Amino acid sequence: MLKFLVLGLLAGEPRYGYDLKGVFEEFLGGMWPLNIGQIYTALGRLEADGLVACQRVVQDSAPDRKVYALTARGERELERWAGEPVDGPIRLRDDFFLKIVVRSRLSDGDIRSLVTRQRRHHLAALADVSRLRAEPGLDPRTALLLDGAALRADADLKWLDLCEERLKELRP
Amino acid sequence: MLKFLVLGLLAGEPRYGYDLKGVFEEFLGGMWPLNIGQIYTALGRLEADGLVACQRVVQDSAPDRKVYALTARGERELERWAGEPVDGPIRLRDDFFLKIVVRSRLSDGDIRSLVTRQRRHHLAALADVSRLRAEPGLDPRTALLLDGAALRADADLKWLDLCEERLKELRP
DNA sequence: CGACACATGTAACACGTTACATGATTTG
DNA sequence: CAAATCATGTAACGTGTTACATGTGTCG
Repeated sequence: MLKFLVLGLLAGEPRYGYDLKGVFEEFLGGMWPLNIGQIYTALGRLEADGLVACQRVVQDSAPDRKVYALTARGERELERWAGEPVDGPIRLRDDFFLKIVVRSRLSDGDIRSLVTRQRRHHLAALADVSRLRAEPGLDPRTALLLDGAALRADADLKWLDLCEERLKELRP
Repeated sequence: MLKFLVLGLLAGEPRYGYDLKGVFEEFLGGMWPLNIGQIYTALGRLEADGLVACQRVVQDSAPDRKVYALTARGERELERWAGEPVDGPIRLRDDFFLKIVVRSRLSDGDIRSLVTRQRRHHLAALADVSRLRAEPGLDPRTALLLDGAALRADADLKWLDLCEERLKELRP
């Protein structure tokens, strides 16, 4: 996945690792915490797979850069991936769902507090999203992403309400 | 994650691997395709970490079973995990978002068809969820899960609409 | 001088996932 | 007898993730 994100960011304009970090942060600003090392491991693996190729750019008065670009195979692969809809069932394999449902099996009935805290967390995250969203000069794609995040957050908050209701019914 | 699901299913009643498979399927019915091997690898890793312990149960006229139960540490670990809210920003690290946004960077403008196909996929998934949801004798927790999946699917469908609108604005 | 941004990487671990191997028992 | 179900497992791969190592240039 990160793999394809990197491929996507490389599409069109070749970049070096550290540069990708900048683009990445601007693009997803904090919504996906990332260790810079990950970019280099991803690039290394992509290179090993022949999806990108690098060229060393020597600079006087600055450390060398290794500039990566998509290969033909890389382009095809990106095209293929980006053209297929996400398949498979709606992901229930998600910490968010799993935790609360597993918790509801743990007899001690302390779910309500988890639901409450989780709601607080989600509201905070939603606030973050709104703050980012309000920033001027936002890339329209980033804006789309953030709107998506907000829609999901709304859905998850609704679900938390549902959880509370249901649990009240089960153990009044 | 699968790790904690297994831990959660083991809570209270000890079970053997193949049994877990059954519980798992009943509990998440198809919403999380799972290879039986994964359960054994998960159990093995949990045992190595000292979170579960197994006991061989010899049976006449049937293959032996290895029955796993939580250890004290396993219980603590499960309790801890299940009691903490999911942290971190709302997940933009999701194929669903990433694909469409990356696709929108790929200049050829063929996003509309992806959006359309993705919507079809989602509607189909939603139909699956409804079908499962309508089944009689459903575990209330499973029902909750499915309702969550439906809420997310709704959100994602709204987002697809948004994508279409925005793209129309960008390239009319 | 010290802190910080620039720049690159490696080793190792954790985990999901698949493909494969093995064998007993039940049922058509 | 053959097929399905019951039952257990291993080797290996792909990937996310972290922690660590290393060095240069710039600015206060």
